[in-house]
Amino acid sequence: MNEERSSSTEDTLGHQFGAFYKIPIEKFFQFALSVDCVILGYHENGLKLLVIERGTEPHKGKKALPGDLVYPAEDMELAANRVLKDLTGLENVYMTQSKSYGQVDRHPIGRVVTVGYYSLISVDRYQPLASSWAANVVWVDVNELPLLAFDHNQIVNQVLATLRERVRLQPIGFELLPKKFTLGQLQELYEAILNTTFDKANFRKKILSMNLLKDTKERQTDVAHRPAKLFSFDKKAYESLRQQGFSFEM
Amino acid sequence: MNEERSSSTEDTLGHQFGAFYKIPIEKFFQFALSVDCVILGYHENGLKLLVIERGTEPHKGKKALPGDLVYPAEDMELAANRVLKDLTGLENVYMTQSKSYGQVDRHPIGRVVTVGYYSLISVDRYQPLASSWAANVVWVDVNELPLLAFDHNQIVNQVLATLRERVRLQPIGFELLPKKFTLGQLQELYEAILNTTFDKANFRKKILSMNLLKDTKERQTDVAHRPAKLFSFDKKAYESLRQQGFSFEM
DNA sequence: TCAACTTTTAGTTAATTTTACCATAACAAT
DNA sequence: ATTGTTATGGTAAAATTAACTAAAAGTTGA
Repeated sequence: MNEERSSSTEDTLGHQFGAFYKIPIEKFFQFALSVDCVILGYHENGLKLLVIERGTEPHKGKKALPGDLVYPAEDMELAANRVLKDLTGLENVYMTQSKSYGQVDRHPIGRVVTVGYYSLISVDRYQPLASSWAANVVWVDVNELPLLAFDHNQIVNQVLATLRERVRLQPIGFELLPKKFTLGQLQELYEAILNTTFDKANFRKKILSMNLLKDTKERQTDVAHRPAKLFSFDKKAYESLRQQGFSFEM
Repeated sequence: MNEERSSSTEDTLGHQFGAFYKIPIEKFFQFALSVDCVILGYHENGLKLLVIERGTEPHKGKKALPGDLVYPAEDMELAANRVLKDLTGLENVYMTQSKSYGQVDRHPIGRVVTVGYYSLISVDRYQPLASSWAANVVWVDVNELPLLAFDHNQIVNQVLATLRERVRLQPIGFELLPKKFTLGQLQELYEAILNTTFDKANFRKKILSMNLLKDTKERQTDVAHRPAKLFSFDKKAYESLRQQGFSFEM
């Protein structure tokens, strides 16, 4: 399509949208926009990705991120929430924008640019399978990702890379755990995301010394050994500490 | 425009692009895409942003990021480079994608979604003012940003936030310096970006102990005091160290 | 009720890194 | 030669991290 492009340079001198000079403005409004949601959860000692099975071409039958086209007068964040709800039943999920993907040939129906959104959710708060009427919504382990539709593997990998960076400098790991959790669970989570191991005693000392955890005075139940204390993340404490210059680091 | 939207849910069950059922596909291809470039440089002890002065409405006369519409068959990265060259004369700048901005009313001519791109450049390698024929290309201090056109302030602030995170975990600060630099310059740069101060002796020890700098055996000239050694960033050393598990941290 | 077992939790010490300084060296300018 | 300024090398205290030991607290099953 680039044959339409103005090849001389003078006509765009110092202007945005300088291409108006040669090409009717309508020619530029030929893009579609979509959103794709990367929803990560943590179960059974592993990080999991929520995917749907596509029922239509292209890529029919393949697993894919929940995603769809954005309406021309719809804001992107709202679209992401609408699409996620329609496809998985999940509601009120706070998502963060990731990167955009605009390869010219990424979609056969035309120029579709997609914007990635991601969220970390606690499985006990969201039960997509139960509340959703959508077909084939499943969790897959991020370490055993199948070949996904479109460029969705790329989107997921970008989110995972961002997550591994962010999780070290911001206390976002807690979003993956239930409201009440043990230090052991927290440690397993960090070990899973960062793919390392920590000394148990030192991990507990470090995290407790940050004063970010509230002791719920409750304990684990249904375990065949001494039950661990249950803690919860103290968001208010974190906010006030952060204002005093404290910076989380893992 | 959302009155066109299907309000029932059954028709999108389990499908991407399920909205096809009710709305003709053409209705979705009404977006335009643009790119906006956040070019950061470092001079006179400060971080500077490259802006142009808009010659056309909307926002005529205001300072703005170099940016323009993407052609329907043009890849986004190429568009970013084309636009940057057309508006500022800068060529071969490797840019990284930042976030996208799609507020419905952000542009009066229609639904224009813009993708931010950014790059850190060394001022001695690029002289946009000299090589560019574009009108009014200027550097402004990021700490004294004027009110920019559109949502460009938001775009810049997002890039700065990303930069401040990335610069601590990746050796990208060097991209802002000339090929050969003194440890003093490097320290000033980090202090400017992170808005702190470091102990001079400790800073030099820390950075040298990383073995990322090559001693060029040259020294500063034209200074009214003992000239400092000139170093250069050893990219190969960094790559091989990184593979051995080394992780940069500032 | 009691031993066996498992995991939590507390504590101790050595090693390492960070931080705060001090002293001197090297060069330019006068 | 003297003065001023910055680079550079060094040292010691403080703080943090890492490795390890051991006790405590619960469950389970005999």
